[in-house]
Amino acid sequence: MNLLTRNTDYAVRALIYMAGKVPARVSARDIGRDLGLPGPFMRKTLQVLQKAGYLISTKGKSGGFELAQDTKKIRLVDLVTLFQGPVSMGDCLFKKKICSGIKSCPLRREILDIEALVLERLQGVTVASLIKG
Amino acid sequence: MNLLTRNTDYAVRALIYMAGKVPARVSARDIGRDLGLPGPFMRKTLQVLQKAGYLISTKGKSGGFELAQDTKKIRLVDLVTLFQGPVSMGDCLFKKKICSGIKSCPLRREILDIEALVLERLQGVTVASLIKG
DNA sequence: ACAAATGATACCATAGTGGTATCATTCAAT
DNA sequence: ATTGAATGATACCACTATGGTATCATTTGT
Ligand code: FES
Ligand code: FES
Repeated sequence: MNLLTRNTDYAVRALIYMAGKVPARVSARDIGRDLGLPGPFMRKTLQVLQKAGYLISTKGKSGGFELAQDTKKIRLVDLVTLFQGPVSMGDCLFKKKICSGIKSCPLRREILDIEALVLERLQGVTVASLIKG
Repeated sequence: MNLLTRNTDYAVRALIYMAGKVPARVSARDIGRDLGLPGPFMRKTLQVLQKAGYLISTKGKSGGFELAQDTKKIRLVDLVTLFQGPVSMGDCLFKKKICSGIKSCPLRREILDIEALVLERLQGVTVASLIKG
């Protein structure tokens, strides 16, 4: 059972890395090297972050990525959503209609409760709070 | 993101079904039919429950499965563990050593906190409580 | 011109999940 | 004794998600 995929984890680590970097602009290759992660995959991940507005990218020689937002505004829950889709712990149970015949099932309610707990927790975490912690 | 797999869900539903059944002994085929689930897969699931001691099985004609324990003693967390392995939300992060170089990482702590929350919640749920709820 | 970087895809390998099929064994009913 | 219905134990298959690589085009500083 995974709360975070590697994608999300790499993104968080890259963002933390970039937050403490001067000058701000870094290449995917460099981040990969410094964090010990596969460069090409790092790059794909950063491109997703760029499209989502978290990073600014610059092409060409001496190009790279830099933070586009205050790390206080980047919430963990949004990163999870970006890379893994909406946080819903009953995907296979409800969306795929396993329980279609059973209305107001107690197990369903139990799972939705837990989901709410997790969500609440994730919403309180930002990249900035991770750095500080 | 899935908290429960179908395996686990099927198991819970079968156990709830069996709790209200007289006579107690039921065949996998019958459970599958009544719950609208694939019979062979149901059977495989029940065999796991049997091996784990939750069910008693009887071979031969007019054989089948019946509950071996009080439903109050069957905890959801144990079923999840049985079918999906230990509840640990950082599987890919820690077991697979993504973060080997980073000690006392704040993200790790955050995830472990959430895991503890979920675990606590799951431990309070039994098959009996699901029926009552 | 050239090298270094991103943009955008396409591709591949692996593992997990959901599900079926088979064969052996047991046991009740006839 | 024979037969049918059930489990025990595996082996097998299909599908999907994930992690990761490769390619080609485009941009840009030197
Ligand atoms: S029966 Fe599966 S969640 Fe309700
Ligand atoms: S850097 Fe990934 S959990 Fe710590």
